[in-house]
Amino acid sequence: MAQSFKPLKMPTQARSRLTYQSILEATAYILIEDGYTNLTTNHVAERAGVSIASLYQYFPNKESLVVTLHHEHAKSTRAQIQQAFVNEENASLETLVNIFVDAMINVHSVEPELHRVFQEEIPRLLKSEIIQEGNDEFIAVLTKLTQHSAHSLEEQKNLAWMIRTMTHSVIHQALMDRPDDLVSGQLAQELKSILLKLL
Amino acid sequence: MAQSFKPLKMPTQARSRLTYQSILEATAYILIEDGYTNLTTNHVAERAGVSIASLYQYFPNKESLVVTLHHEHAKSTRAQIQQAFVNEENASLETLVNIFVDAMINVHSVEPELHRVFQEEIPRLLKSEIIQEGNDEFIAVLTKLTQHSAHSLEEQKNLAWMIRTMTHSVIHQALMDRPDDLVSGQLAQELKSILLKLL
Amino acid sequence: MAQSFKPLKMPTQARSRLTYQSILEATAYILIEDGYTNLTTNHVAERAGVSIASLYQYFPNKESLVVTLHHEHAKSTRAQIQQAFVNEENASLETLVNIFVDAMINVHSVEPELHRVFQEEIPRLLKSEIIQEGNDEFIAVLTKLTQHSAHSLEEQKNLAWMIRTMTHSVIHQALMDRPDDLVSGQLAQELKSILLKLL
Amino acid sequence: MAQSFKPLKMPTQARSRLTYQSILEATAYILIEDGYTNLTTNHVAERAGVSIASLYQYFPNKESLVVTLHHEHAKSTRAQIQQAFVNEENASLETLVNIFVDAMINVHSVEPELHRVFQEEIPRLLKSEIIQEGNDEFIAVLTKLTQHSAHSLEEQKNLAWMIRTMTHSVIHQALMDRPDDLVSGQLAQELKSILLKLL
DNA sequence: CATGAATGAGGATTCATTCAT
DNA sequence: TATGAATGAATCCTCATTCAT
Repeated sequence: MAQSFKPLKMPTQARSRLTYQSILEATAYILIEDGYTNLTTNHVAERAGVSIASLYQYFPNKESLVVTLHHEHAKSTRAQIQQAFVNEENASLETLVNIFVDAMINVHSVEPELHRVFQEEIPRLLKSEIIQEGNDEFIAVLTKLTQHSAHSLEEQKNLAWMIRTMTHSVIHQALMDRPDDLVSGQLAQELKSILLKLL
Repeated sequence: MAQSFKPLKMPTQARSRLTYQSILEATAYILIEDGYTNLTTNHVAERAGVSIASLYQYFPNKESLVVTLHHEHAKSTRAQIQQAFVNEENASLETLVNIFVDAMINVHSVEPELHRVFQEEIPRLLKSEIIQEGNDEFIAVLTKLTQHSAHSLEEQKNLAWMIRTMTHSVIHQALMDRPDDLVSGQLAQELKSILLKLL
Repeated sequence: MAQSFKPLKMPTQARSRLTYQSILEATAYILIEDGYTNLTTNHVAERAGVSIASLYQYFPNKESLVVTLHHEHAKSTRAQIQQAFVNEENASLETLVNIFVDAMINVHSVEPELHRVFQEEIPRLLKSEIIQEGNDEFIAVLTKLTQHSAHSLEEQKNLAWMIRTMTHSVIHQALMDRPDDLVSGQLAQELKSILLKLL
Repeated sequence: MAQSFKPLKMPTQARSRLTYQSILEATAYILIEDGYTNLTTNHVAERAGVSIASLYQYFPNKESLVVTLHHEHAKSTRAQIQQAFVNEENASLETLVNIFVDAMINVHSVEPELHRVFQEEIPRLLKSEIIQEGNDEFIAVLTKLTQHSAHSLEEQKNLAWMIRTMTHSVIHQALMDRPDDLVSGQLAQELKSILLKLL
């Protein structure tokens, strides 16, 4: 139980970089297609077109595959969100909410299934690690929204937490229950309206 | 994959009933303790104090264990919620919201881990259509809340969906991030205030 | 590294007893034929005519196979030696030496290869466990020989240790270098003569 | 199984020699630390600080590592023993015995674990005929001791065999059971006394 | 010479499930 | 009805060894 989930070595040569990436891609594919329960290292290796031994040259165990994939995925997700707020320091509350909701939905429209798997199938695995790291950073972004309301700092943090939790779950659930409304913008509309009421 | 998840036979005799129940309880225990990934039929049988062969006399396969457990769990959950609204037909919006939030939190304060497992670890498994059954029924309850707002029927349904999704996820997330606030009532307070703003 | 090597369950029914025994026999066979390095659980199971899963129902891991086999082997070996001394309480030194050497050689003439494997290929494995247990008991038998010499108790113990070590190694080495002399009794002769000189 | 165990090429250049030696040293280290069962070529290469491919440039396979190491080790051991007898042609029996026992103990006090591994863990591997080479030579040294006794040549050889076997095993066993007595000289005392009685 | 990368065969172990009593 | 016993397929992972640069 005291194993590291970090990748064994960062590949340097071009050839190995490719191997490394194809393994992660295969992991994502199978995770989406078959779910974590049915993810096997042999299957991943086969799909990646590499030998099982190669897989283990870069990842110490099955779980590290998923943890690493999530790590990279979360990093790029966070970057996307923050990017959306660049040069919007002085925007109005309404603008900020619009940016936030759109960014969140955009983020989840790329590989939505992967988001779903991470949130719905393997929190136990991902929670046990350093994974929480990006959370505070994320909430910081949200504070941009809550500071417009004249609440105490404690209240602001709680409100930010609420908004993050709600927005996240609404989008995820919509991916399953209301996919059309997601695409049409209807859901974005509702979300924005709701968030504005809260702020 | 074309198998039925229904229990093989509803046991009628007393001893059978006990065996049946102890198997489901063992399933819940292990699900909570070790997660679905580590749930094995042998382990369940052992914990239930019955032979593995007995387990298969009542459940056709591993998945049926979890599906059945969820089925019963969801049924009792729904009953609890509906029970809370009995004789509250003419209550004010505020009262209804209070009842709803309190009921939802109460429901999740019993075996919160089990709720978590069902929502976060095995949605893929539970998505087998039959399972959704209770959902509409659940939204019906919520309509009690939304009908106070003067929206169209479509809007009402969407709003109900939003509220259910948000409330659910907020409580679940709070179980992990803000357990103290859940117990103290702080979270209930916030939730109620938010819902009122939305209605 | 903190695993138990004890068999998982002592079989009770007749059928399983047979399975259990055939697994141990297969272990002995392969140990002799291929050595510990080439002993695989799959190979053992196959040779025993049982499925690999059955093997793991009785033995928690590969090493427990060997440890258990050695345990039983050592027990019967000790019993044989002690048996030889029954009713010889008042025998002369020469008689005792004769009995001892003959018993030791007899013991090693049954499955000599198995003795060899235990001593030459897996002491690291066997030493890490409770295995040393029978040793004191064994030395006790030897004290019957050394008490005839008028040494101090400490010296007696050391002498007993010497004799055990020497006798053991001579027989083992003879199994490899001088098998004919073992069968002909020539080696027994030499050993007896040597031991008498020492006592 | 029909492979050669000889090293692929005796390296002549300085750097090669170093690589070659460091591989053998790593082999010894791991053999002592982890045992033959846990010796892997990758591990050896890593510890030696060379690539696995380099290892295979000097050694055709895993076994050749151990066989070569043993070969060199045995050679130096024999040399040490013989060295001890230089200029002692006319010494008394007692002196010869003293020299012999001291030399044997000295030899085993350097890297005693390595001796142990060779004798106790991999005799099957080392039995590949070539290995026995030094044995006769070794017995020749012993004949210096036995020729003092007025036995037939056959008897002399047998006695030499006995002495070698016993001395060897006593020292090895003492390394495990009576390490203090080895250091203090107590064991040397006992051994010398015993050998004198036999000669 | 040296090495980073790659691999296929195999090995220990688990698990859902069936069988025979 | 209940259960001890048995199993084969699959799973994670390792290792000796080869390849390409």
